[in-house]
Amino acid sequence: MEKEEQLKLENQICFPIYSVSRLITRAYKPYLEKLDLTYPQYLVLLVLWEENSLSVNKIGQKLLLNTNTLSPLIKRMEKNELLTRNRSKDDERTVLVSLTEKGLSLKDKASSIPQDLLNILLNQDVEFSDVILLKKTLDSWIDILAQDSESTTNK
Amino acid sequence: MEKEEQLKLENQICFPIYSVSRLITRAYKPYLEKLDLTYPQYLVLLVLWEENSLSVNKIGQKLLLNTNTLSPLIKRMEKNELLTRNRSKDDERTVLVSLTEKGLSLKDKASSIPQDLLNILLNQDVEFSDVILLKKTLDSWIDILAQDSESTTNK
DNA sequence: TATATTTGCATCGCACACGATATAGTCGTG
DNA sequence: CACGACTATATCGTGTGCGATGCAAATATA
Repeated sequence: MEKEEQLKLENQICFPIYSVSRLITRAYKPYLEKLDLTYPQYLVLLVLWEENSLSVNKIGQKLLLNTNTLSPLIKRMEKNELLTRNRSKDDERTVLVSLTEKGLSLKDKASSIPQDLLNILLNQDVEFSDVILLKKTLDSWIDILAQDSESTTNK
Repeated sequence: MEKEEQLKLENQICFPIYSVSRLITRAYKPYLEKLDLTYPQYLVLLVLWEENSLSVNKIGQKLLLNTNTLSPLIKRMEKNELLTRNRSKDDERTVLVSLTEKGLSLKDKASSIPQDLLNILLNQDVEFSDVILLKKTLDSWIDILAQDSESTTNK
């Protein structure tokens, strides 16, 4: 393909990913608003619902987010009484994040959200197999890109 | 799939899209820094390189961004002398955005970026056909999700 | 033509992302 | 034990995204 052609918006692979990401966050909004959550906050809860009491660092590893994003985010969630923050006794540098009753109780209310969102796509004739394939491709890209960006990140 | 299972991070489709989007922006950074551009600013230039002199509204339609995001972004670009903003004479409400010499000249310097980024993936054994397929799937999702969110947006 | 509605853009406030930097705690080595 | 290197978290500044709102110009409608 010509370089001229490659610069056209319609030929960029980066743009659809960027757009779909934002559109998905937008699609989540009405569901998450009912729980008084933002999308990144929901992601933190997803992680904690699987394993209560994780360090900020561990959460960051799972979500590929650095502490300069997570620290304020988690503090806002603490303010909303979704979780607690406690310095570890083993290592005073480590902050252990644990769910409160309230944070834990949201799990039930959120349990139907993934299916609801999936249905928006399936109702518009998207094949479930396409969703699976897409996820598989993206997961492999994460491995490549996360590894590639490790060196430049203040991890 | 059980609801319990669906709430696991590894089973979310939203998370890989969100992550890959951020990782791609991160991968662009070193290339765009050389041109003193951010990623969204680069997107605006992509649009203007195709068609100089567009209204803020038209740019927003192409990038799926609202004026509350675009207005300050475009003003920053004006400050960096990449473009000019002029009220249309036909319709005083409309602001026409046009490239400056400097903004136009960046096109050449940016021309190899898409291929450079693509190579990061291809060098890690990603098949080009997978890239094409992914783009095709995402493009169809954009149609679905953009339409779906039209009602809630302050367009 | 007067007025109500719509449209295009801008501003404000809040919540991310993230590079750069700071700080305190821990560890490794002499 | 001292001290330099490393680690975990936090803070700051800048630039998005976006809902809510404001405002002026254009358009529709009575």
